Amino acid sequence: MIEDDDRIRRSLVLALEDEGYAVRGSTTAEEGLAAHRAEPADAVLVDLMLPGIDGFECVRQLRRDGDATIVVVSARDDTHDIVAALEAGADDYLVKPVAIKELSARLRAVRRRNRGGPIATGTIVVGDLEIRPEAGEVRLRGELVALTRTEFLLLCELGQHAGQVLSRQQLLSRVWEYEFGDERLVDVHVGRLRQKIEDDTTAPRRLVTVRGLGYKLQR
Amino acid sequence: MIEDDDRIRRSLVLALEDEGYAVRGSTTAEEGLAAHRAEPADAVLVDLMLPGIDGFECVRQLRRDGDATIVVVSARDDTHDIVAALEAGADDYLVKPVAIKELSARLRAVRRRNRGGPIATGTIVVGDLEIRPEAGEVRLRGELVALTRTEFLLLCELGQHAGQVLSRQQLLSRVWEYEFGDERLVDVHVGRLRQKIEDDTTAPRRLVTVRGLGYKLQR
DNA sequence: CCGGAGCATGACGGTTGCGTGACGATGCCC
DNA sequence: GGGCATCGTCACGCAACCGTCATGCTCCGG
Repeated sequence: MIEDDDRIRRSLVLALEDEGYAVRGSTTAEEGLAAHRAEPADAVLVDLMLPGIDGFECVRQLRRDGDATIVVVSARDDTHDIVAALEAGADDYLVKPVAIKELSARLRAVRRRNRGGPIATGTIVVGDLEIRPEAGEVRLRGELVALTRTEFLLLCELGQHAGQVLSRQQLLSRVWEYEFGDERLVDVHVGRLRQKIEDDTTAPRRLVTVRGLGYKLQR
Repeated sequence: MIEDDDRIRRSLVLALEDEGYAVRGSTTAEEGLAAHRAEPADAVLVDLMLPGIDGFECVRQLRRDGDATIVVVSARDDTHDIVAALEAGADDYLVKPVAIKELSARLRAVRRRNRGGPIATGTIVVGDLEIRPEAGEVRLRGELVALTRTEFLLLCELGQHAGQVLSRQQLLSRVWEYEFGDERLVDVHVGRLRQKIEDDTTAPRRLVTVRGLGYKLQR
């Protein structure tokens, strides 16, 4: 929980702990982001009005770096703020004062959607593959693998959803930000990626193709 | 959208259409559920106070039958109602009067989580069968079963409605998106599926045919 | 016991989906 | 400006898959 008002933060932390959550508190976005990076939380509660980096920017960074659930808790009830926060990547938005039961229920609702989903981490470990999105490096059995930018982004996207099938469409839109385009493009880059991270290209163990559906990175 | 007040419903439908959504309106839960069953929507907006089946029950049924996004839009702002609706399976809850921009932003936020197709979330367990739509894999007694795309989609559809009979017509329209076609096609694929998930093809235990009605996946 | 409707199954051609190697365009560094 | 790395497009070939058909079986009512 990132909230600069001591009284509010303490009471919310206590109340959430009563509800069965394990909570860490931070007073600034910088502090909260660092804490989250060090040990990623399942969900992050963010106040909008913060000293330094403000809530919107904080949400944006959280969304860019991981897949944690993001819930904004703010005193501002202006539609414009709500829309902006959701657009920035927040999963839900509550107006203070919040009923703890509602907060808890909304957290559960939003995380239910997310179940089976990706675990937010600074470094994604999939078998003997380590992906460090921050550092921009990938290690296979501890050894650095030289990837191109596109290959790297592709692998990150697959890694963030390890175990899930991603369609070419999804990959195109998330890695290339093409809303439509030639799906064969994905094939080609998957092929190139395989040459670097698979031992036997003809029998992929890590980057598997699911015929008719797409590709997935094996957990 | 299920909303009994004509004025509110019409204005919301128009506003959402302006935002780029395709919307169908119903005035009762029964009507809305039937419409959704006939042609499932990506998301369902539900009012709480409805004649006949009320909003809570409606949410519960929607959640049980499918994976559509469910957003409750109600005049009631009581924490108890909000918690109850979310617990029943709603993904979000807005208090009337709603700002259309906020509704639209919340819809997008909630659907962002699981964009990318007709594949439902979660893992369906039916006896010793595990179906993981997201991972595109099926396990029988823990062991992976190699299915083709069509077999997989078919099994997902049956799994989502485990225990209930689905007619060939329904399967054709949901799996193949054929509104009419040769019903024998379903038979063939059911047969192929059986060869992979049944121990004794001549005496199916899991994928049962209900003579004259269709097929069902035994719970 | 018989006939018909409903269902199962095996075989077969056409199609689709995927992997790969080659090629030109582009941008970057020296 | 030349050399290099990377990117996107294309065409080709193989294998898997799909849908159709024909045949034969099973269940049920008369």
